Amino acid sequence: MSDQSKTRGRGKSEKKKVQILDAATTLFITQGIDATSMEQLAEAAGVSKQTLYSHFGGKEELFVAAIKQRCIHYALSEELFDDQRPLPDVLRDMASHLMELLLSEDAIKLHRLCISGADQFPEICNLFYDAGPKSLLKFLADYLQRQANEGNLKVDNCGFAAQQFLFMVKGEAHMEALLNLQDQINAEEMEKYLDSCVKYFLKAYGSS
Amino acid sequence: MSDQSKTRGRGKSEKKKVQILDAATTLFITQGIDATSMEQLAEAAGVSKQTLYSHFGGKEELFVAAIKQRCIHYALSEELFDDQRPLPDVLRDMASHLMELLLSEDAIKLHRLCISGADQFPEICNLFYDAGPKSLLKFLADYLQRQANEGNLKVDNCGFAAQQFLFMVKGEAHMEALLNLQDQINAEEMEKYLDSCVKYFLKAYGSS
DNA sequence: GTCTATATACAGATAGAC
DNA sequence: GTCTATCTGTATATAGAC
Repeated sequence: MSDQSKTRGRGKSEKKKVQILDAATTLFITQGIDATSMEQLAEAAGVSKQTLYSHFGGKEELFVAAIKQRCIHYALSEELFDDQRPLPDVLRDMASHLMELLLSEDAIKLHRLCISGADQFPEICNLFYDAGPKSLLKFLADYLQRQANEGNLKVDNCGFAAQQFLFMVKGEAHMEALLNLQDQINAEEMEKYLDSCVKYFLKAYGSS
Repeated sequence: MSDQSKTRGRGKSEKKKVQILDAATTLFITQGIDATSMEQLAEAAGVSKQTLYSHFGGKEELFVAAIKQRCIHYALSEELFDDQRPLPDVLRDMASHLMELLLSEDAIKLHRLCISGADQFPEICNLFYDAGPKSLLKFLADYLQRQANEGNLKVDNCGFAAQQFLFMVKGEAHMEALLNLQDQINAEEMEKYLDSCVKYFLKAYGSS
């Protein structure tokens, strides 16, 4: 009987915890931490306020837990860096995929949230960076090194080159989205810009 | 008598307004909007809460007015783009000056604040962008065009090239600062990175 | 115009029943 | 473990005296 109640209890408890985290992730991402009240969170998760405190201790802990969970899914696949494909195609596709990810509503909100809380919640920023930019930079640097070994590129510092390419690609479009500017680059213009980035990156680092 | 009292009144009133704006700018920049209370603002400005409301109507209006004032001073001088100096020197100096500005405590806080309030206060973001990035992009694009006309560069799209150079330069260092990351690039490494940016930009767009 | 004192609302967090 | 009901602090905003 003790076992049963324990098992049932744990199961229920875990389920509520998931509900809370899901609701918290959604609300925090869309509204930010200050504009989201514990009452609203409780309602959205279908539990009482007290249950929130039982599981997470307080608002800040819940916030951190929710954003941490969200950060983990913020990444680009390593499979984009296929050594069998032509170098320009790989770079160009990667650029497109990166921009699609970065400009998505969710990614922008998450990015804004991390930057907003940089002073108060530095651990979130480190997690965000490790999951996203850092791993992508590593993938690209390794890929460029392999291409250099094959004689397709002339790179003295792959870390620098990866950085230069990625931040060049992000460019104005990402900044405009983060700042929610009125005039933002349209899709057609961006495609041209990405073409240009690949072209001149290869001109700078090409072996020929 | 009516004139005198009016004049005296206006003078005092204007002075208080300046005090309020100064205090508001400082507090909002360092603490953000939610963590700064009207009471704290009144105390810092040396006036009563009611005076805040008389002059600005409410907290949000005061916030917008304060940040607007601050944004105006956020810019890089056009004088950096001296046509008489060698192109590589100009680019390299500009990169250094830009990074010094961007990584300053004040600029980082302002940048974070604008991004945080992108949804709620879009006008601030537009002002920030116009005063800072937009004008710099224009200066650089114009400069590159002049250099191309002189035969020092081969550029098909100066806007793209300016964008590529500036965002390449900002690179990881700026992101790390915005995110308040634990491990940040040191000064020495950054100088090397900026050297690399200039070198490969010229290799990509050079006329020779 | 400016201040002191106050109204009103709502936040985060807790107590106690089941 | 979970809920309902409540405590306590503090925020924005206002009323009224000078």
